[in-house]
Amino acid sequence: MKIGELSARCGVPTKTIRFWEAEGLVPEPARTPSGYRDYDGAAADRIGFIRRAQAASFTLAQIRQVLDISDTGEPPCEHVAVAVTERLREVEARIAELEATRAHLQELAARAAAQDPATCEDYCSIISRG
Amino acid sequence: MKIGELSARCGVPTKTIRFWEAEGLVPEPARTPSGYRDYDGAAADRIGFIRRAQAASFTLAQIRQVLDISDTGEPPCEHVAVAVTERLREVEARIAELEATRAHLQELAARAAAQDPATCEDYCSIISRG
DNA sequence: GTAAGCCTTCCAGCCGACTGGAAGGTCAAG
DNA sequence: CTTGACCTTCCAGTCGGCTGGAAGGCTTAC
Repeated sequence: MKIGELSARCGVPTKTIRFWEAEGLVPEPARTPSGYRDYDGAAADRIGFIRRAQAASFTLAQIRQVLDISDTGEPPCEHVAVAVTERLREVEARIAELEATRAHLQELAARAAAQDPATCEDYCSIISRG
Repeated sequence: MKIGELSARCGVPTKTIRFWEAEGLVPEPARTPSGYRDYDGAAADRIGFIRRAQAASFTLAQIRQVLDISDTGEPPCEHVAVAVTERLREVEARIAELEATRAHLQELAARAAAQDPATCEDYCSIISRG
């Protein structure tokens, strides 16, 4: 399977597949005599794994770590379990931050609703009173 | 007031103040005969405004827009009110995404807890079945 | 006079994950 | 034989918001 077919099958641009290869996430495939990349079915599985891990908000560096461990033949699940817990904590922290931001914006929106634009002071009294 | 004093007063690095000036967020201040930036009190207000707007999750581009309008003498509040609403929608969308991610990770964590590492398949069955 | 600690400019790099484009090789159809 | 779709490599750029460093000038205290 050439890169275009793999790309179509996985829904991942060829550029991205080559990028992941350069980054060490996808192994270098066999080549046809003319130098084209020639993939087997395992490549599609691996790309699917990467996409699922990205969907779970893992960075490429974290995914590479898991793949590297799994490539040694060791079961990476324990490592993955730890990583999942870590990511969960990060995501929860980010949600908490954004909820604070949301509350802040809601307050600003309330001020804006209660405000006569003509009384605008400084740069903008909606934000200025911070 | 020289840039170091303004920096100390506002808690913003001198590098950042110069960067904001280059980006058009802070006007070019007067200069001392020796070429040092010489700020007045308004600069501190403006920097405070930028920090508060950043805290409300506005990008520098959005902040610049508001400042540009306010610099023309027009009250920017209506514009700001629109921007606040937009940002609120963006933040809520991002929270929704992250909550989906959190649910996903919680499911992965549950799988991990129920899993014998020895039965790891493919890359990692915690994620692979995703 | 000299040392410390400001200040100036400009250019480069960082993070993450691509994406665009140039310049060229290969292959199948008409 | 040519067209066009595919493939190759490599380098540069994108986004946002800084941050680091070099090379030099200014100010103040001792």
